[in-house]
Amino acid sequence: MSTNAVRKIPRGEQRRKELVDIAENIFLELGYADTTMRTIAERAGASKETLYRHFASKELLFAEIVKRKAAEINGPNAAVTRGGLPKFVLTELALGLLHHILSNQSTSLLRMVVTEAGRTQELGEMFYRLGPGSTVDRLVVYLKGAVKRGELDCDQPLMAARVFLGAVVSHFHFQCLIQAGPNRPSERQIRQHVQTVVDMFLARYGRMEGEAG
Amino acid sequence: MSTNAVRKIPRGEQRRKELVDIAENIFLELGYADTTMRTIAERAGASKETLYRHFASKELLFAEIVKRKAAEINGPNAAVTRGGLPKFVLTELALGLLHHILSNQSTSLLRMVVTEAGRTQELGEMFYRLGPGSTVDRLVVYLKGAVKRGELDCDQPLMAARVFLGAVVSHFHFQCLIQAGPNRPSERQIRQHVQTVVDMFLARYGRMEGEAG
DNA sequence: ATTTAAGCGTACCCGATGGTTCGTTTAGAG
DNA sequence: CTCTAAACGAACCATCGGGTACGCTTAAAT
Repeated sequence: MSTNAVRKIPRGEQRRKELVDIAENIFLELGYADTTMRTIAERAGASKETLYRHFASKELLFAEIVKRKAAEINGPNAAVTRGGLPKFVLTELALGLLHHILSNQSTSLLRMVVTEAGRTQELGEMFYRLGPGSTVDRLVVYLKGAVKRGELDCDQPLMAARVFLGAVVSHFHFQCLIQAGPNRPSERQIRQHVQTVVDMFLARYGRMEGEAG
Repeated sequence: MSTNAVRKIPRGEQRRKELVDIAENIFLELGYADTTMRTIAERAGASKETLYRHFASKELLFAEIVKRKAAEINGPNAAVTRGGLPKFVLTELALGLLHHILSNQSTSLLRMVVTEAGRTQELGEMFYRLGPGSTVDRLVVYLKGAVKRGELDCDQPLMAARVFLGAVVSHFHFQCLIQAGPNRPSERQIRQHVQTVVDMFLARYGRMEGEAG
């Protein structure tokens, strides 16, 4: 370990960022309740005073982390933003989402948000807006575009988007959250699931042009 | 208040049941973390010792409550068990589920299960098996029957069932859990959502016999 | 009526946690 | 080099919560 002996301890913003990073890991690892400010400080080689100088409370620290992480769900949105034929775009989006959601980090974060949302109103709102909500929004935009281009036939894009995303995500999401069933579905299962959902969606909203698969 | 002055305190099984009932209410009201054994005892007019005589620990007490409540989600399954044409059965099931899920109790319970599932493995499993899992099972049975009767065309009933239920439940479930958005969608919204999902499902798996609505 | 197990109430133990304080050390700007 | 704000570390506070112990009371079985 090279940083052991004589590490210069950074100040200000830099130290702050270090602290958030470390806190994030610990929160994700242990969950909200089992993460103590002491642990965070210790693992950062910091004193509690420093920690509290940067973050007024555990809650606020956590909120900051949620803000950072929530947006990560938007990675998989790339496909939607890039555009393309519905079948392709929807499949890509679905696969991306599932992979993200099935990660331990994502599950752990969501679990914490759910827990804390019971106590503090705003946290859940924020999480939704920055994360899942924006995915819905983007999908809606895409759907509208596809309708205009005559690729889809759908008069209620918002509802369609919600239903689609729900169908994609729900089952696995749920299983992960409550730790029921095989925690890691196989790649094959995932693909099958996605295909099922996309087929269903297109059966309803697609404009049939031969079932070329 | 009539029970105030000279209430006879029941013993054994009866007292136990009282305790569980009261504990249930408090858990649902305050959430797991904020519910203390002391509170439960106090509100039951009991002593902590009695409480602990009946339940070895907070965890076990909670587990017992989860067991009782999880099964309640099966009420809406009535429609499925009774049978009927897919469009009707699916709609009934979906409406029933949503109404159940949107109740405060259900949300609160699920939130607790999610939280505790992070710590104790079995709890989530149990909840799933007794609750949502059995709904899936019953739907699968129904779907198979409907296929046999030629009312549906579906070769992967399990996946179809999961997707259907996910699509029905996911969006609202999520919003409730993290307290985002309008906590109580209107009856109209619910019906519209259900209709959308059912239509989508039947577009894919139904055997078209004219779109008689 | 007697007896016994169950219940009550209260005090207590123990460990943990969020948060504070303070005297000392050190990074880094001027 | 000096000086200050930031960081350290360690002790400290108050509180709380799960769980136990004990002596007294009472429901209800015999």
